[in-house]
Amino acid sequence: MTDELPTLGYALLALLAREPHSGYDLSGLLRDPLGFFWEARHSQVYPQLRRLEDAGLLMAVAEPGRGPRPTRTYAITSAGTAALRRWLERPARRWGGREDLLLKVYASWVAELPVTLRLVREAEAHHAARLQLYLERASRARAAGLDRLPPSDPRFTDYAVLRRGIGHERGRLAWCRWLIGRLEGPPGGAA
Amino acid sequence: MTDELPTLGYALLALLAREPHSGYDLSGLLRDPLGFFWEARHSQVYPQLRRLEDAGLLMAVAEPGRGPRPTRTYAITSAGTAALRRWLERPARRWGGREDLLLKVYASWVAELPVTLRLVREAEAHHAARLQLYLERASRARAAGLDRLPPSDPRFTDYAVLRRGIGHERGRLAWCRWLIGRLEGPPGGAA
DNA sequence: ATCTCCATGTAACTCGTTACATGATTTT
DNA sequence: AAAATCATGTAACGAGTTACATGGAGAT
Repeated sequence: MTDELPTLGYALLALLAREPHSGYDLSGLLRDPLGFFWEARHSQVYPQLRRLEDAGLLMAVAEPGRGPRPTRTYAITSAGTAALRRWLERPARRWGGREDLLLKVYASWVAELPVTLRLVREAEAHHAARLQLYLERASRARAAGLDRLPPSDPRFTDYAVLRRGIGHERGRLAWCRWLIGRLEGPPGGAA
Repeated sequence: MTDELPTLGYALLALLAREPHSGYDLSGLLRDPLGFFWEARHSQVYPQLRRLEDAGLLMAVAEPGRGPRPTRTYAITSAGTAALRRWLERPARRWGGREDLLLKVYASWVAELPVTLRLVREAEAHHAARLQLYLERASRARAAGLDRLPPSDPRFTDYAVLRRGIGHERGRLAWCRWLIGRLEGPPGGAA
């Protein structure tokens, strides 16, 4: 039994380890709480759920749904949880990532200054908005005491990744602001 | 003339806007300075270079190479630079990113504590090493005065993205250490 | 009447990875 | 002698995006 699912498979298992969901729900969760660190479209989700079911890692119950097709609610099986645990024992591979903004800044010396400024200001606004959102969630989480929960509680790991989100946005924002400052130029001269 | 190259195309143009390179060189550059924010393998690079050449964005000179095939050295054309500039005018799209480690931490409540600890400690070591590397490069860059160069100098944008690299690694490292602290548990109790 | 949301799926395509292939030179 | 590095490419596959398709319910 070779594990080796695509990472999306583990993302779905991770969501379903918490509670059962339909494919539609899972697609939404891959936008909102997971979207920050793992995205996927529904066209990728539905077939993957079928494959996980075929592999015995999920079970589905179909009920007459609201769309033209029945709604299939998926739940993780013990084999699914075991596969998730084995995946956690393998080291995380750091995907170098593909960062559009960084690449653009790297190339930006060929552009006119206002073009670069607009680019970075847009990014700044975006990160500021995200940071705001995450900060609100984190303060609600702390108010509910989720930060004091043990690491075996899923709400603690929610909080842990949210905290990383905050760090990420703060770092990005600080960098955008530093860069904007440099692009606007030292007001008094080159010093 | 619809632009719309794959982003890899712009990454190659960005590198060649600085100076001409062979496909092999470019593959190396996509590991080292660019690898931090844009990765690609040589099997992706060679065909893409051909396509850029066919589109008139690059010119190639073939010379009898050291391998079985001639070495093709590519240089950007004015159409290539123009395409790069147009790309910079379009807003950067923020790719939610796919972060293996974050996903694993999100799922880690199902695992035994030592498994999670090992995972995060490995990540910590990796980020510490990267940070070290970036810090050394940045201090060399500052010693050479690259941080004071105008934004129209490619060495300034080198420095700018390096600075983001440092911020990124620092943020990651701080988070790993916070998480390790929480996983090891408050030594005196739950307070 | 039309639009959006709920809800599921498929098809066509592009992007990216791994593995295969070749062969000279340099290092261990 | 074996391995790594230089240097180019192709083939097969897997991952991911966009567009297509269907149809009910509720809102404008």
